[in-house]
Amino acid sequence: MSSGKTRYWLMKSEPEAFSIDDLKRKRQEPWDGVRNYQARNFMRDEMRQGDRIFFYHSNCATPGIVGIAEVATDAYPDPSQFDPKSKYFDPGSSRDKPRWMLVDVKFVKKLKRTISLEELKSHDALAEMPLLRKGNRLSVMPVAANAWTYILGLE
DNA sequence: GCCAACGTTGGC
DNA sequence: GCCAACGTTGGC
Repeated sequence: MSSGKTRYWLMKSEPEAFSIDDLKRKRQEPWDGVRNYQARNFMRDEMRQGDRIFFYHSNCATPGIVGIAEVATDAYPDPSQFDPKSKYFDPGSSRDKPRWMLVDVKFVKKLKRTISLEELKSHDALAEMPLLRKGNRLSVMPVAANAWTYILGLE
């Protein structure tokens, strides 16, 4: 699984909490607050600097892909897990054995338009995307290279 | 705001 | 290790 090839990802964010415009303004941000082991494992074990990311807005009027970002760092411990004042504080974690890892994400561009979840669902070619699988709630997930190319073609 | 689908927790 | 209860996600 660790070839030198660029891989593709989709990362969800609620725009009220952190939107593609927020990332554009800040240029680069730690993707903190992920508290799901599968999502963590993708960041910790499989992401490489330079991997491309679809930035997805969830839990909003028109959920969908709104932009492109890039993995900017290797994985490192999510600082918010050590901060008792953070809502992401995890008393079960320690600096010696951090439970939660993250990567920094760098802004690349906004899409000209939102490619909505509804639109993605309408394409049979994308039916195998983890995003579209019933009941999937992962906030960080892989995107197959052919799906990445296909979706870019929709823009 | 509702609720289905999951993930996590904790009693046993 | 089972599983009910609970919490969260996220579309609608």
